[in-house]
Amino acid sequence: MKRTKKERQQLLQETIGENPFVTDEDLAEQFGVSVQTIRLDRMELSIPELRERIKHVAKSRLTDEVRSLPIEEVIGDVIDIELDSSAISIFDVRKEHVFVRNGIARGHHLFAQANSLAVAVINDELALTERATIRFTRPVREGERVVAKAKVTEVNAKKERTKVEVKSYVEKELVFRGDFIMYRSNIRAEGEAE
Amino acid sequence: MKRTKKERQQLLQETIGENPFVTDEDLAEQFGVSVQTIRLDRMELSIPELRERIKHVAKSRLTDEVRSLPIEEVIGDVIDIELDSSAISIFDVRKEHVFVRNGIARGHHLFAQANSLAVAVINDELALTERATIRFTRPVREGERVVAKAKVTEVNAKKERTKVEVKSYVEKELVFRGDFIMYRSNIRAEGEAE
DNA sequence: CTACTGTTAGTACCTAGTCCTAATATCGGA
DNA sequence: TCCGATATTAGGACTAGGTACTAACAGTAG
Repeated sequence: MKRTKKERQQLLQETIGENPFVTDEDLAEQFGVSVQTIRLDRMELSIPELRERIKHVAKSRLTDEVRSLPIEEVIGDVIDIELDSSAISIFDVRKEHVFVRNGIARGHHLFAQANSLAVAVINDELALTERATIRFTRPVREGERVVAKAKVTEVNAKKERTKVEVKSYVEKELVFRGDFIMYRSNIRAEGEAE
Repeated sequence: MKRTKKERQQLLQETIGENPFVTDEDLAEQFGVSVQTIRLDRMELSIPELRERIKHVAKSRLTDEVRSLPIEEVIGDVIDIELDSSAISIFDVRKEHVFVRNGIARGHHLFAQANSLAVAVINDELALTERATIRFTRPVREGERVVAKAKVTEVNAKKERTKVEVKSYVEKELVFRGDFIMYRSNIRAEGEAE
C-alpha cells in the first residue's frame, strides 16, 4: 500500500477539484486501487459522481450571467479607505483584461477601477458619476499591478457634488488619471458617526 | 400534426439553446412526439446529446478564465460601422450591470461600451484611448437599451491622433456623452482599400 | 482467536443516450 | 385510388458511468 487511506482521499479531493471531468476509472488507475475503493472514497468525502459534478459546473456557468462581469462591487481590491477623504485599490492586469492582439490593457478596466474607487470613497447613500475627464498616460500590460489612489478634492454638500481625483500607478509611474465629478444623495450612509 | 417538421425543429433548436439541460424525453413530451423523433431531429440538426451539451458548457466555463469578460472585443453589439467615420452599438442593461442597491447602471459599463466603440471605429492596426471627457447625463436603469453612436470628428494621421465623439441614448434621450482622443499606430489594418 | 477496518469483486439496476432494423402513418401526385 | 416518398414510431442490442447492495478476503489490534 503506497499511500494510506487518508493520503489517498486527500489527493483524490484535490485531483477532482482541479479536474472535475475525471472518471472513477481514471482515478482508480491513477491511485492503483480498484474502482470500488474510489467510489467508497467519494462516498465518505461526499463527492458527487462525474455527471453531477459536470452538471454543477455547467449550471454555475449559466448562472454566471449574474456574476458575468468579474468586476463585482469594486473593481480591484481596496486596501485602504478613509471616507470622504481618500482610498487606494490595487488591480492586477491579467490576460482577460488585455487586447489579444497586443497585450495592452483595455481602457475600461482602468476606468472601472478608478470609477468604482471614486464611488466607494464617498460616504453617502448614493453616489453616481456625473462627469469625468480621464487620461491614459501609458499603456498597461498583462501582469502589471495597477495601484489607484483616490483623493476627494472638494466636498460641497449643498450642491450635492463631490470632486474626486484618481491617479493610477504601475511601479510609481503614472498610467492613468481621472477627475471625477460625483453626484451624491447627501444622505449619510447608515451607521456613520457625525 | 400540430406543427410541421420544420417548425418543430426550429423550436427544438431554440429550446435547447435556451436550456441545454433538457432531455430528449422532456422534449418529446413538450412537442407531443416520440423520443425517437426528437433523436432524429437532433441528428439532422447535429445537436449533441444532453451529456455532451452539458460537458461543453462546463468546459467553456472552465476555459472562461481566459474569456472571463463576457464582453469580447466590443462591449455591446455593433449594428453598424463605417471605418474612420461612424459606428453604432447597442447594449442591454441587465441586472449584472447595475448597483444592487438602486438598480442604476454602473458607470463603467456605459464607458466600456463607448470606449470600445471608439476603438472599433478606428481603421488602424492599433488604437488606444489617450484621453477622454465623459458625462453621465441621466442614470440608466436595468432593462433599458443603450444605443451608442460614435462619430469620428477629426483624423490627423500625422499626429497619430483621432478624435471620436460618442453619444449614448436610451429612447432618444441622451444618457452619456464621451469625447475620446485616440492614439493610433497609423498603420492601415490589413486588407483595407486605399 | 476474534473483531474491525480496508479493499476488492460481483450482481442488479439506472439514465440518457447510440445505432440499427422494421413497421406504420401520412401526404402529394399521376 | 393506388404508388412512392417522407415522417414517425417501436423495439432490440449496446454503451458509459454510475448507484446500491452483498459477499469475500487480507491485515492489524486487542
